[in-house]
Amino acid sequence: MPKTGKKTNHILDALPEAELVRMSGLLERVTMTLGEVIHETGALQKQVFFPIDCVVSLLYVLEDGDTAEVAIIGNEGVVGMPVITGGSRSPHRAIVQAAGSAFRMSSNALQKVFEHGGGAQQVLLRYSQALTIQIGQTAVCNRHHKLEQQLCRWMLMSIDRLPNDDLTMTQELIANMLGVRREGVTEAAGKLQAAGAIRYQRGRITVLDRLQLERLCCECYEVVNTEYDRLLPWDRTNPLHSDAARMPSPVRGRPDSTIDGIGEGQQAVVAASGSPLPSA
Amino acid sequence: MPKTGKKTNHILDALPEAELVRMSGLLERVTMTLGEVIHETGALQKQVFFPIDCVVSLLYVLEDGDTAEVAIIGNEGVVGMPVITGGSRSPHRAIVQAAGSAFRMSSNALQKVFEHGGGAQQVLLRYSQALTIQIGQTAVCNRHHKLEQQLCRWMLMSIDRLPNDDLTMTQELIANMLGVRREGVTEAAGKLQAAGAIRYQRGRITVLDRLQLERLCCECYEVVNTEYDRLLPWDRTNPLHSDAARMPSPVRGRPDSTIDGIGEGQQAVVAASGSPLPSA
DNA sequence: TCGGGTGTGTGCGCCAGCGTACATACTGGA
DNA sequence: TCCAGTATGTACGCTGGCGCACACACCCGA
Repeated sequence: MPKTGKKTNHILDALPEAELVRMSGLLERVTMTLGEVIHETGALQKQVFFPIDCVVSLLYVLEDGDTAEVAIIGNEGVVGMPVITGGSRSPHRAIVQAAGSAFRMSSNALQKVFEHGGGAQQVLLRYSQALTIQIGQTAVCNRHHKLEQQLCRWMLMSIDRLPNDDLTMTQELIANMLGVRREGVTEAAGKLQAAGAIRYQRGRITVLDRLQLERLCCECYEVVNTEYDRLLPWDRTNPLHSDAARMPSPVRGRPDSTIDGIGEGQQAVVAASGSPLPSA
Repeated sequence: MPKTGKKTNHILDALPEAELVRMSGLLERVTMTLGEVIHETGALQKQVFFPIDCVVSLLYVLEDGDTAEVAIIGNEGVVGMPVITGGSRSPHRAIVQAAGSAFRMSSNALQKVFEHGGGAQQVLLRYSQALTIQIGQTAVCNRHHKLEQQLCRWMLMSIDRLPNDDLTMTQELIANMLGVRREGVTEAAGKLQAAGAIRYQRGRITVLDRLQLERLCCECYEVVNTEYDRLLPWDRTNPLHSDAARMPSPVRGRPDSTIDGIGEGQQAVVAASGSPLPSA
């Protein structure tokens, strides 16, 4: 779970310094605009993305045009796992669900990093499992839980990956993500607003009471978070990413850390051979 | 997709011979009994399994006891991917859904095989992606498709992994897998039987008209199959595993081949290390 | 042969979510 | 300032699947 480190990418942060240095020259910071399609269904994924403060959804588009989100990826992960696992394509469309920025890297470069083995490989594999678990939980949630619960889960997962508690997102788009009717979202969101958990106005949703959302939410949210914590614990143990007591309502914001610097343009990292890298 | 090679495990078959030889001494053939729990939720997975003619389901058990299958694994895959990706645990229960046999291997051994890199690593990674896609499609299917369609998909996926068109499986168990009511399965299965697609009697289902099932099925089945073909094409390209024209209704049975030999009793491969034989 | 366990058939009322249609309300330009 | 586009609210009937209750059918063992 991406409950901390809201400024950089956790995968990059978790890499051993030597590997990060090797990679840094290959990373390019890019802007991700809302609605942008990063990887089209079935297309060759020539580049991969490490979100910093944006959120990307993996969406499956049915033959009849209906859609369903299978996973959310933010600064806890990387968009483009198929590049590593070998297929370099996937039936999922990767689309920017919340604008922001990310590091971009060529797929070839990532493949080399992975094949080099070591810590980077391990982190990527672990993330792969976490992502798979998230997808599995989406399946479970779709089967068993009510729209309102799913909406809570979805909003929580989204703001967990964003620097604040605002979502720039119409109910129509949320409905596409969840694979439900827009009216259904309106109704569920209306209830949540009436309860004081959220507030929204024309394409902008603000989470007011995170605890309440967590209460109204199904177990799926927690299951996935637990798995991310277990598999990618660095953000919990790393003192730079302090959030010892982040549950249930994580503390936002924390002092800049050196690695954050790479956000500004890799120079920092390149230059950072001697930087105090986290990644225990 | 496991539409051929109904006698051995595809992952093992796909390995370069040298690696297979290296692994062979570590493989033990075991019997898998119906209902057996291979890996419990959250438990350390000390061993992995390469199904030969059994089927294993990955099941998520909710807090309230409800269940939902997230994936089916047969002779096209391996049960225990978390061992490779690093967690060695998963929130999914692995349970034998159709009795048969499998090759068992210690997790440590599989880790070593993977870390050694090369062909085995590649095959395992590709399988990992195929499995993830399958799980994602389960999510999509749960969201958008009718019970009857899901039942068709489930039966097709099951018999694809079995040596014949019979399923020893009560409607109650199917309901658990799909995460629906038993009565719902009764009704859907009744329709399919009336249509002549299947026949069933007390815990035994026989697929009579595979094409009809495929017609009544949703796109999810095909999507997953296509992905398996793409990622693990060996069974299509490898002349030893001829099935050029297997769609839509795969031809069952084919001549023994050298690689298949390990399926029969690994003598070919394992004899070297003084192998134990089938426990069946 | 009988009885009990197990698997299947069926019929209710219920409800969440769907499809549709339309009514507002907000917002950013011309 | 007004308009058009977009976002949201609401209503109504429909349907699929749920929860429950119970009847029947089959199988196996005492």
